[in-house]
Amino acid sequence: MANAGKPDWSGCPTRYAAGIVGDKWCFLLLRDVLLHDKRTYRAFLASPEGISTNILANRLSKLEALGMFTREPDPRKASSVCYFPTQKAKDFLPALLSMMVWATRYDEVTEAPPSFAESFKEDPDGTIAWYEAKMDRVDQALRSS
Amino acid sequence: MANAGKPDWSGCPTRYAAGIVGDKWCFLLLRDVLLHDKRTYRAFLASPEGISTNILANRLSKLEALGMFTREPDPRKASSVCYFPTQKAKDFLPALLSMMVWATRYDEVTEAPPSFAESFKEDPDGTIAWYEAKMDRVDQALRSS
DNA sequence: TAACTACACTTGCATATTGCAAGCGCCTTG
DNA sequence: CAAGGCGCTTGCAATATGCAAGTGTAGTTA
Repeated sequence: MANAGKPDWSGCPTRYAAGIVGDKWCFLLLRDVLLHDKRTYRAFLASPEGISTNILANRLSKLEALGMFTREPDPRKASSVCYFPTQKAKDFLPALLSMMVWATRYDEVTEAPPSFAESFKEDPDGTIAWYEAKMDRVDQALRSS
Repeated sequence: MANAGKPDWSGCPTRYAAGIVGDKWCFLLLRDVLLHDKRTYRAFLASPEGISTNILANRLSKLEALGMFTREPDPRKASSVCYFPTQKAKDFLPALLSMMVWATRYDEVTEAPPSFAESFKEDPDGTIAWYEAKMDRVDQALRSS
């Protein structure tokens, strides 16, 4: 695996973050959960980057082990499964948005509208709160269905 | 290689960031340059995570190709080499600090003092400026020696 | 000036991780 | 009770990594 799950990658904050987010698939799964409201295996699998199913299974259990996701039965269909972000994952949102601002600036063919970076710069807390509220709505709706 | 260097990993800001920082070694090299004032091959090699020399060479050229680092002769010894951060790399600092705040919160054995997260939260721009100024001092001193 | 050293990589090779395609067991649905 | 969807698991070839050793080029020393 992409090592760095736990042992001795603690201590230094950057190294700790690198141990989780320094893997493109974990990084993208975090995006899917925090920004794109994806909660199921199928949904993750359908992301345009094309993760393969063995890697997806591996990363989902890694993220669960790291306390980023919880694995729960799907309220809509008991045979199915949902992955929900924990508080630890939700708290990663500001860092994710910061990286998106940076990427928006340097990716020549970015699909992000300029308004995104502007609104984050003008009111970071408000932007974060907006995404958090959206996430909470999604999760509450899903859980109580 | 960890793929995702350029082709079709543009567009989505998260994917663009994942293509660069979604690799633990690139991530840690960025830390070494932005935070720990490292500028030489030897210095990178000496980081406690123990990158191997072929991977280091590979990532340095990747980061150079991505416009994050510039490769220049060492002013102190012409036969030696320095890697300097570009503006693109320097602009990644806010995102890096955000991730460190997150890591500091969730890594049970973090070595970062609580004051770090606090000062960033109280005055993010000031904290960023402080690290930028430090970097600029380092680079200016090195370049004019 | 010939040997020595430091530096920035390369190379070879064993091992680990990935990507792809197929398969499996468990519901649910018709 | 046959068919299909879902969440994985398995096998295998291709790729990337880690480790140790080697290479080429400048300076430095004797």
